[in-house]
Amino acid sequence: MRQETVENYLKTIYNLSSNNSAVVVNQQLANKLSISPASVTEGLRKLHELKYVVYEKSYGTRLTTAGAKLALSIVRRHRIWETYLAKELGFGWDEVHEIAEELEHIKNDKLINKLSTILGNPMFDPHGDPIPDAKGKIKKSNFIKLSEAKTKSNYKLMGVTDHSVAFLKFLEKHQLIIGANIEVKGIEEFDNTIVLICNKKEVTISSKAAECMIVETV
Amino acid sequence: MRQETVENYLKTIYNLSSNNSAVVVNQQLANKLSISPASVTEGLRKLHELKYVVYEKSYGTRLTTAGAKLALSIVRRHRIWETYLAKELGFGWDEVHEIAEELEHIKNDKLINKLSTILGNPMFDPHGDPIPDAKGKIKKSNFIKLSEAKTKSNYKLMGVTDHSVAFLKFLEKHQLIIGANIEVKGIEEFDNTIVLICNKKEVTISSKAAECMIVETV
DNA sequence: ATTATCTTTTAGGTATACCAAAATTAATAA
DNA sequence: TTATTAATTTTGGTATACCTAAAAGATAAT
Ligand SMILES: [Mn+2]
Ligand SMILES: [Mn+2]
Ligand SMILES: [Mn+2]
Ligand SMILES: [Mn+2]
Repeated sequence: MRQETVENYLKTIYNLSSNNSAVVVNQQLANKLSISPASVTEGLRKLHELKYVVYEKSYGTRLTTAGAKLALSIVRRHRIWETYLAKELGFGWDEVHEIAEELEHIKNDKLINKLSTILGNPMFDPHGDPIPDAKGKIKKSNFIKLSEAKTKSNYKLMGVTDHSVAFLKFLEKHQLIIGANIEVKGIEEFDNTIVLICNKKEVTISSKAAECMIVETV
Repeated sequence: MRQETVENYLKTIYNLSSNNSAVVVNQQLANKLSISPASVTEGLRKLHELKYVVYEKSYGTRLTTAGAKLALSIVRRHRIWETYLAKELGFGWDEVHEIAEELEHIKNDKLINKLSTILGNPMFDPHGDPIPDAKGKIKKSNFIKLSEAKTKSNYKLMGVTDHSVAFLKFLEKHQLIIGANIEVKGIEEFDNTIVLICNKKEVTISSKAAECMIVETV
């Protein structure tokens, strides 16, 4: 199996299993990897052979220790590059993901550690995702989704779970950047639309968007 | 044909044809690409289809205008990355080539131009090779090989045509870095070994090594 | 001009990474 | 529990990028 293929599978399995439970089902993978379910079955069989995953037929897949280790190193590369692109090279948080998708496959520990050092070993990437350290250790935080927030409470935007250009540009337009203070003014009972105040301006957030915004209670 | 494959062929054809004449023969390509002559034939047929090269059966291959344009852009990426790795990220000139072999395939003009700007739009990479500008224009220089140098003359080291770690470490050991002043003390008639003085120390250079050293007459 | 040698091409074949359609298995609803 | 639906796997197939060995073509030496 080509190294880049292995890496894209493992990274995707990692991302899917850290959100939801531990076991990933084929359909999710087919979606994220933009390949057919039939191809996913084949891929997982090979990754099982390589001992990167435990793949149980018609049930689901989870990473082995070796698989998780490799996955974490790719996630580290991806997030370090995103941070470097944003902080050192002047790219917007809506531009970095696409470039990092390619850069993440360049395997050179010295390079990544050098970038990390230059950045001051950051804990979070431009989207608020935690960056694993050189040993693969990740900082756990207990933030909530904005969709779980309460009326009349204050929050700080800590991350986003959708990296699409459209969403990130929308947020930026309303000054909803990482670290921004948010006051939840009201929640529409009918459709869970949230009206909040950010930088003294009122912004209406759909429930779909609120699902993708990670906040910390202030 | 995969983009990375196309790029590696074109870059290699470019490098071979800029050294020697304009036409590249299959064997050279097979060598540089580390694949069989049979595979080269197949590859060239496809590149001809794609109109990146003019491939004449059993004769040789040269780049079309489109092929040269793409080749130049890959050479630019490669050399900009090498320079960035060396100047901004602290890598040695013996380390940068290998990493740049991977980085050169990341296609993002904004990224390369940003790196170039940070570096002050350099004209030469860490090995003295000219860096094409954003339009593909390259600075021509008329340096000679050290193997063509004359006794009792003074030169300045301007580049190397071999990027192997062993050779670059050897040069560095004797302070033979880009820009170093060289005085040719003598040339052994028997085997063309060159004895030169660099930083007041005598160094003996084999004819093979001298072939790989590019110098300017001072 | 003919042979010997070296280079290139063709023929036939492998491995990877995909796919669509059919068959199977699991989950859900009646 | 039995249909119905949905997810997964199997089957058979494509395209890319390589390979080795044999055939054909070009070059050089006698
Ligand atoms: Mn990302
Ligand atoms: Mn990727
Ligand atoms: Mn190089
Ligand atoms: Mn390359």
